[in-house]
Amino acid sequence: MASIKDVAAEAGVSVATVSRVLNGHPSVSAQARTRVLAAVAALGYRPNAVARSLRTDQTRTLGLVISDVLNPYFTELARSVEEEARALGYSVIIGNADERPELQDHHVTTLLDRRIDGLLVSPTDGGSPRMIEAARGGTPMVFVDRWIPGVDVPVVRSDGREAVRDLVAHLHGLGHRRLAIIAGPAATTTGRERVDAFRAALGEFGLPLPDPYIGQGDFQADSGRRVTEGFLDLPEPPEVVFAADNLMALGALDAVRARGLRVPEDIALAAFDDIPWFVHTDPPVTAIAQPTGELGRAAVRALIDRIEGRRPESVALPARLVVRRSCGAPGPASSASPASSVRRSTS
Amino acid sequence: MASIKDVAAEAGVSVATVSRVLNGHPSVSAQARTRVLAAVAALGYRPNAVARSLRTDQTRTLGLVISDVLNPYFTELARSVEEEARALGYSVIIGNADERPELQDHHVTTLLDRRIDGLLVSPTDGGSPRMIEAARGGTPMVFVDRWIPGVDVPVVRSDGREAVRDLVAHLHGLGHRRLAIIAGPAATTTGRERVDAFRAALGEFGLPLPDPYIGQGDFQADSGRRVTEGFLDLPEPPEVVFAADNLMALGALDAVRARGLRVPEDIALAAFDDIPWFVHTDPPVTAIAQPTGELGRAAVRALIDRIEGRRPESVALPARLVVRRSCGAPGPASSASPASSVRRSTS
DNA sequence: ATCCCTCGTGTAATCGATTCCACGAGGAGG
DNA sequence: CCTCCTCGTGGAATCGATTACACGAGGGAT
Repeated sequence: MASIKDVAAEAGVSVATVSRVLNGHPSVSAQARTRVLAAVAALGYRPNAVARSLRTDQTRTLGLVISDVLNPYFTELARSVEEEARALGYSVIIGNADERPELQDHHVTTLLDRRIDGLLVSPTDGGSPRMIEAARGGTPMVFVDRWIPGVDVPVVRSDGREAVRDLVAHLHGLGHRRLAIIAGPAATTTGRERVDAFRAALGEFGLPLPDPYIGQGDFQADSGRRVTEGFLDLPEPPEVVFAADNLMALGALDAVRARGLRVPEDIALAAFDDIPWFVHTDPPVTAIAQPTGELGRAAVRALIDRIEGRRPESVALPARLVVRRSCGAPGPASSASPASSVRRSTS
Repeated sequence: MASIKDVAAEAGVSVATVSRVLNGHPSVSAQARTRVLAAVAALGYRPNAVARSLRTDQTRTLGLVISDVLNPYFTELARSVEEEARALGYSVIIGNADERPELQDHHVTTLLDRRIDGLLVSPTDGGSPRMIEAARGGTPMVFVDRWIPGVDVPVVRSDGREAVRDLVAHLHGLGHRRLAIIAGPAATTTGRERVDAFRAALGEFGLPLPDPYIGQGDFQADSGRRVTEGFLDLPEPPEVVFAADNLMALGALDAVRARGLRVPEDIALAAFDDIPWFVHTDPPVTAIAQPTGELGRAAVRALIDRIEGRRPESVALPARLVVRRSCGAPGPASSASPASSVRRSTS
């Protein structure tokens, strides 16, 4: 592959001049510029990004470590992150942690080894030593969705408190009194916060949240299945199950169906995170929608602010309730366009 | 950040010795090794992958350019690719083309600029100049899922011909005679092949595939919606719609529902690509399942073979039909576990 | 005792860019 | 006419690693 030296030789100038032309440096004669450009075209030359990075000490690359790519929420997040980054002249390398702390650490390490300019993380756990060290180590960093308390890193997330309150009001209005939740891992902020918000909202309506109604999940479908089975085996099963993410809702749906029960007649279901498929499940699932795309874009902007030496503030964008039929509400009349109440993937 | 020089100074040896220790070179005394290792630990030193790549001319990184991350099929593919690559000591950088040729070219270019060791591509189009040039340019390359005819690059894909035949047999057995297809872009191999396979299978059963029953989609949900509306507006609408990917099936579902019609009573639906959500849609969707994980792993192995100078063969793995209720079949008894007939995401 | 190998180590070249500094040519000003 | 600037240019250092080569010490064979 042609290098800058080949171009210099072909154009009959020094490598310094070639570099200047390529980087738009002003003091290059028109004649030299023309010849360099011609040589570049003739050789099909493209600068070696590796060499350039070594010299300039910047890669124009962002790392994104997410908890689980198979989760449509994170897929969409990743997509919007890449989009915004590209618009601002950066590339993105994605590391998928699969909700496994050691895999997360592996990715953080490889990303740092590659000298990415900044790191966007949605931590899988409460803060591994590796992660803390990275945060303190001076790499520009921003947390997105989930965060680790006690580290001085800006957070871009969505605030679901209000929407959860709306959900509980909706459920209460429908006459439901025994509400259960499939929680995310206690090690994650989103795992804890959603339970807290749920409990607080229940409190407002004078409803309890007994321990047996708090099932411990791990944000994966299987755990939703398992926890839901546990709920159904209770002497007094809940009337509603609220899954703290969309995958566990899928698992819950599996479990309910496997028992030959129906949603919402036998048990109601709601989920945190809205996805296009929820419109078409049987029944359509009531969910709390996060402004995912906005979150991703804001996170990138915050990270680039950090990289460029500014000190961005944390951001919390409100989530909102999208009512469908899985809790027993009539929902939007099914003869009208039911699709109007849901976000579609921005294709 | 500490460099190899700092380590050398700390350990009281030369950088050459440090390098040798780090790379497991045999001729280093035990004493020197110990001191280097101690210095590495003391400084928290990690080799700079950028510098290393420049010198060794290899990045131990693979590029993966896929057509659309938001498509669960490709998400799963990307996931299995990364997994296998990691197991073999490589990292993966994903480029999402969003079904846009110019975006695909952008990613190919950036990836090549970064001097990735090999490129895995699922081309969005029939072969842009950029792509052809990359293939000829000596970069080890493998096509996955889709490919470009006429370039000498191994292909790892799934063969759906047999499964499509099974589907048509299934539909024919159910009494359906007017079958339509929402095709993918003619510029893609999968776009064409699925139509061809469908037409051939129909032929075996003496069924026609009239032009109005071939709708032109682009693998995105919106096009599925649009095409389905067209079908429904036909003087004689089809009895079955076969969507060439899962997103267009989602769009079809949207369109049918927006008309207040029901699947399968008013119109049947089947899709190419199976995804976990198809179990829980209303109704569960009959689909052709590709061995996605296997595809991703095989593609990585083929690419690494190429990188290491071997000449891997193309691979075609069979897809298979998964019958559910969207075509009117009774399907597996709904009181039994309906989940047993479908793949789940391997969490 | 001499010679030769092997082993451990260091010096320095190298990868492909960027960029500081020096230098010569040419124009402007005194 | 001389001096001083500016402008365009090239030489060479540099980033952080790897690795060819040279070299000295030590051990075994003769």
